[in-house]
Amino acid sequence: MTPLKQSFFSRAPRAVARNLLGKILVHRTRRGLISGMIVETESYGGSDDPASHAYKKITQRNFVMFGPPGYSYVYLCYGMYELFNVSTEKQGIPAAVLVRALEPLDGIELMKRNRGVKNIRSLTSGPGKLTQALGITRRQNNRALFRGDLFIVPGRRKVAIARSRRIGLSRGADKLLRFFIKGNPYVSAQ
DNA sequence: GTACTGATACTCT
DNA sequence: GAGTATCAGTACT
Repeated sequence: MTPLKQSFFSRAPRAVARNLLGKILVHRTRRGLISGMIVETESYGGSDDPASHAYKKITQRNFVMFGPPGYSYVYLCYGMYELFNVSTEKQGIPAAVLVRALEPLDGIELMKRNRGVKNIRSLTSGPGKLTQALGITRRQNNRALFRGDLFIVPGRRKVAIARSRRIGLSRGADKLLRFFIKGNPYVSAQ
């Protein structure tokens, strides 16, 4: 399978968020291949989105959101969890899609080892969990996802998409910018 | 089953 | 210094 091209990400974040559902996130690690199907995403914009890291201006942390599309934006949340995003929109327009949950496919034993849990359901059913399972850290920040060891490939063509408000926000939580595959057991919250 | 809590370190004001 | 795009464990019902 060949990775999605950069042009896939060069659109509005909510379009990318919808279209990422059913695609497969792959990390080629030294210990082996780890992958999962994307089942939950959230869209984040720029100065029109008070919940976005890019709401105010470019900083040392959020600069990837302002850069070209198709790059990984990984940052630390609550002091211990790394969250994985993909930059979207053309260079200069800040936007990103947060990947919130995966359905495990390849490398399940590696995921169990990385996570330190036995229950398969809790391997990748949350944004902090999936980065731990796939071995994604801030070292993978600002990596091109259309070439290299961390990439996304086409998966299922048709999925049943549901939407809701975004999770864990204190501002800008009113809009329906969270997308997930209806009924999938790995979605963090139905 | 749901509800609440503490852990944790980094970022920007 | 305040706030944070979370999670696992514990205590309840």
